[in-house]
Amino acid sequence: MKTDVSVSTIKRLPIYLHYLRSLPKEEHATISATQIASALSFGDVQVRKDLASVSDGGKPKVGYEVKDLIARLESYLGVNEENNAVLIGAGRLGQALMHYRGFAEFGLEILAGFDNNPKLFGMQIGSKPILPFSELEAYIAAHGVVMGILTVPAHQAQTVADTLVKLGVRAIWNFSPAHIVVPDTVVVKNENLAASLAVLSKQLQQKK
Amino acid sequence: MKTDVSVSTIKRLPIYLHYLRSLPKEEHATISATQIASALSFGDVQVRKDLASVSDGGKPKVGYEVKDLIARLESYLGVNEENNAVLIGAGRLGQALMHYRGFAEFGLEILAGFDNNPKLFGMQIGSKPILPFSELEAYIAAHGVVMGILTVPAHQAQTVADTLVKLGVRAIWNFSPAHIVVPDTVVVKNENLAASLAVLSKQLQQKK
DNA sequence: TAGATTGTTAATCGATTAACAATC
DNA sequence: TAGATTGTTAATCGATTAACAATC
Repeated sequence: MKTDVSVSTIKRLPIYLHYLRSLPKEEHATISATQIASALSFGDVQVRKDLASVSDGGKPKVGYEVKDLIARLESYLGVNEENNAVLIGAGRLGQALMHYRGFAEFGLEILAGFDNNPKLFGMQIGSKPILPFSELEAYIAAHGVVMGILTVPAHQAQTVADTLVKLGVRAIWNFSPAHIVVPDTVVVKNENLAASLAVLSKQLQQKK
Repeated sequence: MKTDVSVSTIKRLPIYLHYLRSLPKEEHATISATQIASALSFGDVQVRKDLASVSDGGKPKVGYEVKDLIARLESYLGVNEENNAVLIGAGRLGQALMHYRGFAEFGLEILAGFDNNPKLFGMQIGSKPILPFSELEAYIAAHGVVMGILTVPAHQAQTVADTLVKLGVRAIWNFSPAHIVVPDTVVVKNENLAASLAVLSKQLQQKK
């Protein structure tokens, strides 16, 4: 169990967790780093090093106890502490994210969506309401919201981010293709789909 | 103009391109690496190094010619050669991606969506049809499709990927939370939203 | 005991940053 | 000429991989 874990490692931890959870419970009580590595196309040394950051260690010749490993990953990643989020911009991508069930697996709960299109008000997306932007402030205060998900057009991104920060949100997950600036106290993750795509196209081009 | 460009650099190139395109055309014909860096919160040396991989160079005291830089980035990233794609799994996320206009900016054209839910057949999503899975093979052959976008449930991901590879698709953009294995000749990019989220939650946790 | 597997230390690889010379 | 800016070389930083000792 280490304290300083690199971002690269943290990125892989949820992948291990997801994989371990997907294993049939009956099969085996333990698993080796080599088995995990080959299932995920990682190197086995890397898996061992990564797991060392959350686990007390495996046993030579046996490997790691699956149940224990899952518990430690869950605890390290904090997936059992609910992260309440709101989503701003309930267009198509926003609605798709509100519907997506995979987030609960990692403790994210999108409580509501906000928009300024009156046609959307009152709609329920996967049992979550879409509310007018004017109610955002009261809602955040009332529900202990710590994260904002931005699915607004690029030109609105900075303004909305500023508002979220002012209202006390501590993390912003930005799906708009705009760079946003926030204070140091707030964490931002940019999910630039168009940029990811460009990387894929380039690699495709190079393979030809 | 270099030949060996690192993946880290390639990831940033579309960001430069997007930013340069967003500049008002009247303003300035040139821009310095320092200006770009501060707008995107990058280091100025990094910007200069990145731009050196695509450009012939800027001029001391002046900077880079915006129009020229855009043209070189476009050409390097190959955004003007259309990449024809199909999307498999026209559920909510799939439909959201079919609607998204930002991809065209980087040369991706999603021609059609495929699904095995008859209720969706014949639907038009942003003027693109949803077709039955059974027509996939003929469609790919007829339209020169080089890329497949996977928005199917995790348990179907590998099977669908195998099919796409067999039908000659060269690149797969995988949005399902499953690890897929493909031959070396095919490029895969995994877009694991749940995993990205876990990183953000962890960083949030650490800031507290 | 032999063999599989873990975990650590050292070596390698790659990317970022710092320092500085070149140039308009 | 002075100053801003580029671009390159060297130094630093960080992550991955290789080698190997420890252990069940």
